[in-house]
Amino acid sequence: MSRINIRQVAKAAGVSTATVSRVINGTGAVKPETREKVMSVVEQLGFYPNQLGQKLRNSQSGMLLVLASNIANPFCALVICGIECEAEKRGYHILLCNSQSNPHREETYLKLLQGGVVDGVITMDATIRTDALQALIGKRPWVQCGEYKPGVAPFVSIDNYAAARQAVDYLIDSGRTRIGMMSVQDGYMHADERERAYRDSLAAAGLSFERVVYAQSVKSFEHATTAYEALMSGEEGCDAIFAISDILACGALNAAVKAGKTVPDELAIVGFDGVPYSEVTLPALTTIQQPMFEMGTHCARLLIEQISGQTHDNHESQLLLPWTLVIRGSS
Amino acid sequence: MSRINIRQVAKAAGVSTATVSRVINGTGAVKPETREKVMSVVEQLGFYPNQLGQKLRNSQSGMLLVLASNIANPFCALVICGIECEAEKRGYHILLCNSQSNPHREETYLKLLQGGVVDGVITMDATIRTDALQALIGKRPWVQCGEYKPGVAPFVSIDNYAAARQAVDYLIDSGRTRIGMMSVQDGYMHADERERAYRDSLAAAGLSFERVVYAQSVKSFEHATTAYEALMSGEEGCDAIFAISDILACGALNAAVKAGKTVPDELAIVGFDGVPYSEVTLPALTTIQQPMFEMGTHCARLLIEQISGQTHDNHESQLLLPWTLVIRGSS
DNA sequence: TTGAAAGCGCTAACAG
DNA sequence: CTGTTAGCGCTTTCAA
Repeated sequence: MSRINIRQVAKAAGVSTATVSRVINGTGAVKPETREKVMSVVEQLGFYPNQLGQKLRNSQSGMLLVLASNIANPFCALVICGIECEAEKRGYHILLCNSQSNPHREETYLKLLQGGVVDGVITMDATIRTDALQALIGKRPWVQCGEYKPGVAPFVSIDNYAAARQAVDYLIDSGRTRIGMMSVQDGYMHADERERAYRDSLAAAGLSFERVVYAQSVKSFEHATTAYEALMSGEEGCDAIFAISDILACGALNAAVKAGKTVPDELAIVGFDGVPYSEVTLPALTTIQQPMFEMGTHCARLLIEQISGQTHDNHESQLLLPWTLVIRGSS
Repeated sequence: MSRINIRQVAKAAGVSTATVSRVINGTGAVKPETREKVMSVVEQLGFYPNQLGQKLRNSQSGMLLVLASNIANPFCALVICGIECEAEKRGYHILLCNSQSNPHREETYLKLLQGGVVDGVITMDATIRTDALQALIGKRPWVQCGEYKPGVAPFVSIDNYAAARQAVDYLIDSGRTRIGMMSVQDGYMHADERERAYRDSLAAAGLSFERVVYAQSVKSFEHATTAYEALMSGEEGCDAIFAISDILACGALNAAVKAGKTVPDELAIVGFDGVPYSEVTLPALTTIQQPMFEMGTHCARLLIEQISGQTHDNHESQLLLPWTLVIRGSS
């Protein structure tokens, strides 16, 4: 079934391709009878305009690239929902690169940006270093989501430092004195910021117990168990754990209960992100709730505005959205 | 920064566009010196071939559409990982439609298929009814994943009936006599099959207690709580729950523990899917483990083969993959 | 209101 | 080994 094209339609309708184009796009004036005729032929032949042709001609693809390291991470997934929602409203579609920490894969997707297949890109925690990313993206429309570097492109995130301070301060205020932190060591700004906040909070409170353990990966719960053990080792284990993500917090919670600890009495646990299943662990996780969906919609909006040539002041294009400390049973 | 095109490169290098094309694609023979020269100009001018032009010319987009109702569902996410992995190996990219049960959104994405922007489609639990789907997709390359209708297109799934029978039979064999089922009522074949298996297993064992409750949505844990209460209501509540998904099972587990039930002693819970967090609930969930990643790779492979014009016998294109009953603490 | 023709950026057949 | 030319399917001046 070789595709049928606009010329065949034109021929069958006894008009020119220009007229067919005008009819299917509703541009320009066409005599009602002619329109009728064309429409009926379109119907009859089952004609669908080739969008590659259209896009090429209009040099506008109507597609947004989303670079995420791991779509199975509910944080990413929810941001993407927001992106997709806003994109749809504005007539855009989403090309998803689920890189799985595979920089090569990210590169091949970015070639689509260079090649004009997508009009712009939203990066979530990309695995390529920001400067390499910058080189690949160049001056093309770009919005950073969550993980960002100021100055290189607009971004939407939260104030990681302040949020983490709030979380740790809350633990301190609840009387915890041996607060450990479970993080990852992947060079992410957000991880560094949260760790800095952790240290600053302890220092501000004059607490001497300070212990940061890096889980080998966010993905696996086993790694969280290993990290948990490291945190509880030695003469004095922690009486509270601040985890850099709900996934890790969830792993820690699991390990703790298995090890016979009572949560929150013997050990408090606080997560980060506010993904759906943080509500359903037993006990439910205290966590920093990020506005994931809104982050997505803002990203899409900023990106599309950028594509349309709109310029923004910094305060419009560098968004730090509000978060909430949600207190639940784990603390 | 107006894009620079192949003609400008050709001109600057003092060759024809054909030669530039040959150089950048590595097709045809080009004298080394000429190649050098062209390459250096390409470098210098920062030329990236317009892929819209390429794709149009080659009438091949190299893109696969994935229709998923909810990417935040880890089952979907993991299948997509598999799809992406195989697609990458074969030089394809993924266009993701995260429909959120919005049929209109699915339609706009399917227009991209009709319009040649993508070469084929993989549907996971699409929200459009299969026949409408069929009308929109027509004879274009299509593979169904998980949820399928035999005959309309190749599919990759598991034997839902047999798997569910195994799960329920297992509960029966463990001595449970009041087994309830938590399902959803969205007209999905997989839900119907699992429910049919549930009823058949009970009948085969001569058990009279039969109770199916439909959660209003898979998405929300609250709905699982409501469904849980319905299952436990009346004089005799269940002593086991077979849930149609791990998400629901997780919600049931949570509700049960909150209600003071001990799991698995007083109440056994079995889920379905085998998503990562089924390992980390307390107790961990017994579940039917679907080979999600492999389902994804098979889908991508079949689709790409179909696109390349390869034909399959039914036994090659109607794949029911093996599953496993993973027994954990919840039963 | 309509058609002819040019061109979006690219590749491939053909000739040289 | 390289250039000329035609054309992928579409839209949009420009004329009529």
